[in-house]
Amino acid sequence: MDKQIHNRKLEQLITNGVPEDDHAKKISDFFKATGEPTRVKIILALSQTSLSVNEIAEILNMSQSGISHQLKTLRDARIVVGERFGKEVHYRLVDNHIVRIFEQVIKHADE
Amino acid sequence: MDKQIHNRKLEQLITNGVPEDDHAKKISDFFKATGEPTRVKIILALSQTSLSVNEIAEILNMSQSGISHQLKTLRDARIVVGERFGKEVHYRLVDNHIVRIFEQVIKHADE
DNA sequence: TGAACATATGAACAGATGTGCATATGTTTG
DNA sequence: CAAACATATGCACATCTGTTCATATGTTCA
Repeated sequence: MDKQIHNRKLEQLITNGVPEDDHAKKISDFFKATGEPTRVKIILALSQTSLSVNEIAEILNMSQSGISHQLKTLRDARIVVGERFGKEVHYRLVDNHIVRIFEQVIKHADE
Repeated sequence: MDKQIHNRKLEQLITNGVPEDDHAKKISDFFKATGEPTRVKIILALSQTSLSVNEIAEILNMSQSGISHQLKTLRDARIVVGERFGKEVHYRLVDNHIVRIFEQVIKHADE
């Protein structure tokens, strides 16, 4: 038999809803995409201007392939979008939601 | 010889500052801590009320040890703090910065 | 003090993740 | 069409990470 829920705090959580797996997964998927230094640098760079893959690789001093892989992760998390112009693909942040989230986190990290 | 920086966008990034390793590391450390479903659930639960380790373990249906390890990660990222009351340690979110960040991310994830 | 309870920590292991290399796909231009 | 350039993708591998088990540390109370 399960342990009994025995206090007010747990009752409150039961009523307001224990965190659901799907919900938590969605949220952590976003954070997972931003939880890596290279991808953070990409996002910070794109917060200033849109950039092609090679430009990002040049700025961050990494291989084109490495950057392309990371951009895929960021695309999957709907953090960046790429638009093709001829041979190049210009990447930019999806919206400035992202920038606002980063601003808050930077504030938090600087305390 | 390095490739020449050859366009306006890159010049702008150079002036405004290419993303620094330390800065990116700090930011990604925060995101890394939130980028895992179990820890997200802990944070969501703590956003409603403070909880002891065993209470969290019960709610999330996980081992005490597992939760304790995750709480260490969250402590290290200064997302939660624990305060001891007798035998128990009550955990809570450090500030409501965290909740605001989560609200924004949830909005982003729900689009 | 010793038993019972709550939490923390170290070791070990399976599974996930970041990166570079080689190569494929897509696009332009001669 | 072929060559040159930009980007994407599969593979392989080293590293990192989440979880459990066993045990240590901390606290209360009889």
